[in-house]
Amino acid sequence: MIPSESVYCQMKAPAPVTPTGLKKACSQCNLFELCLPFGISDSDIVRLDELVAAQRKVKRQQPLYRTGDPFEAIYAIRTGSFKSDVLLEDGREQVTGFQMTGEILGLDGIGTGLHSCNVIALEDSEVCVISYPKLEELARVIEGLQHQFHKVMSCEIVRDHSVMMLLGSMRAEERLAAFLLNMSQRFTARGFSPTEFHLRMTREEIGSYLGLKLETVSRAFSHFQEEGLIAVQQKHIRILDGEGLKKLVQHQAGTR
Amino acid sequence: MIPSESVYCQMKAPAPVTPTGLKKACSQCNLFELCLPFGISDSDIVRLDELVAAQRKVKRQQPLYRTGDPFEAIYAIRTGSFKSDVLLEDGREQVTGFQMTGEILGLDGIGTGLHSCNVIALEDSEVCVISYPKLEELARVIEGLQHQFHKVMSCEIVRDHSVMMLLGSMRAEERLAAFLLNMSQRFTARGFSPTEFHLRMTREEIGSYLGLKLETVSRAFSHFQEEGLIAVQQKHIRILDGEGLKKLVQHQAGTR
DNA sequence: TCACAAGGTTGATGTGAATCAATCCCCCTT
DNA sequence: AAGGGGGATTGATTCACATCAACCTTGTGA
Repeated sequence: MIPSESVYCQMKAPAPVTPTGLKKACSQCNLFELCLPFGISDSDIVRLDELVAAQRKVKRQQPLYRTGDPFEAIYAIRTGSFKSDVLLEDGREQVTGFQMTGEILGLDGIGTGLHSCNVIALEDSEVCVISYPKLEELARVIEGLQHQFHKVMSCEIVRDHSVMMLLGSMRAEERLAAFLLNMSQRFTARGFSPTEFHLRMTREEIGSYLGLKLETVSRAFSHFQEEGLIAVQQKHIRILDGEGLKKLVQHQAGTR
Repeated sequence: MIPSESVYCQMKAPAPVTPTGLKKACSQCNLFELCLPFGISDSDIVRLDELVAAQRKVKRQQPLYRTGDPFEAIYAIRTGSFKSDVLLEDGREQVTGFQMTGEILGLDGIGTGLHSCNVIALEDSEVCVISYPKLEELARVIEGLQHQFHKVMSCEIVRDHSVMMLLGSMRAEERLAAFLLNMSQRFTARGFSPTEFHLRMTREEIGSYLGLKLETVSRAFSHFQEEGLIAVQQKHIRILDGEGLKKLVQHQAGTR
């Protein structure tokens, strides 16, 4: 049984993010509890600093990488957010995920040596570039890094299974409710309000992710608002009745 | 762009499986090209034999593990096949995958230490039990094992993304066509006929995997048969026009 | 300040797949 | 060989979401 909010798997307790500035090293990074270095001992963590080959800025709407690009590194999000998607030859797009600070991008490339999806910045963003050969090397010696990396990949698999459940077995409003609860949980983990946040993606992108058309997403938002579950104003969301949303996810009031 | 058949990511050339019998060790196993030891040098491969703590038989319909079970090991399928699924509290089931010989099970457990899905044998089957702590340990020393393990996890992520595409963006007959092509490809990789095979799962399980009802699956099979694309007799499938199926996946004859 | 464009909302209508329901078929057991 | 049961097929009907279309809102740049 998976609770609705577990679409992304959480490995840590919430950690408020103090916006102290732009330290470069993992050992100084306020995101480390959400990121790859989590669980690594203090004595080892300084050795991680050599892991981050560079930081890279990606402008809104620009790709971090594209399908077919050679795989060389994975990326940890420092600031901003991204979407990943897969395209079919006839132009159909499937958004496979939205990623926030501390999350790891690029894992799709390891298997074949080529990236198998596109990753696009939803806003001006910055990532840490983690050389994959270097990561493999360090994972062999640093206690915990190997394990944490495996955890990150495993969590991605579990997350993907939850999305399959969502796409394969839930109706439109259940999907959107699960999506909102998931976003809420992830904002919370980053020290933001659980009940009030700003969505970085369009209705169309949400729809693509949830296997719905943008009109359906819009209607579901409106309906939730009528029911007093949320307050929507464009991309700004306020959750008024989180429990109500949770009930919606689980059985849609006993229907079906 | 992903071709339809890449729902499972293939890391190797087809390898005919000679049914020589039940050697226990990886170094002797005829599946190794499909499995975790792939890509590991001859000198190292004998060291893998200590990896497999035990073999375990699982009877048809019996679970290999269930949601919530503590994670201790991953499993490589020696004989038989499995399905994995996720259950919602109201009883809805989503099949997240079907697994065949050489494929790895249990990766969902690493992240949280608990398994997050059920894995059920579709027929009497046998798996190699790979102790996870042992795997981590050996991955640190054996050139290639670490990398191959990462590849396996990455391929699982890529596969999951293809399923999302399927569930989120394709119509019923496209989904079934993609499913059949994928099965065909995987049977081929195991030395079986690309055009004629026996499905181990029910229409309902196929439907759950594809986000469809069993009646819809049945109708789609019948329709493919009318169109001369396949010949179906219960679980026995013969592909008559693979190209036709591929065209179906990509644009449903230009529709939409 | 205005105008435009992109994104979002809302309504009317169409349709693909779900649902409900009635057999049918095959395999398994006795 | 007969009986039973799970799985599969097929048909009639319903319904959730897609599609088509009009309009609104907000942010942006001249």
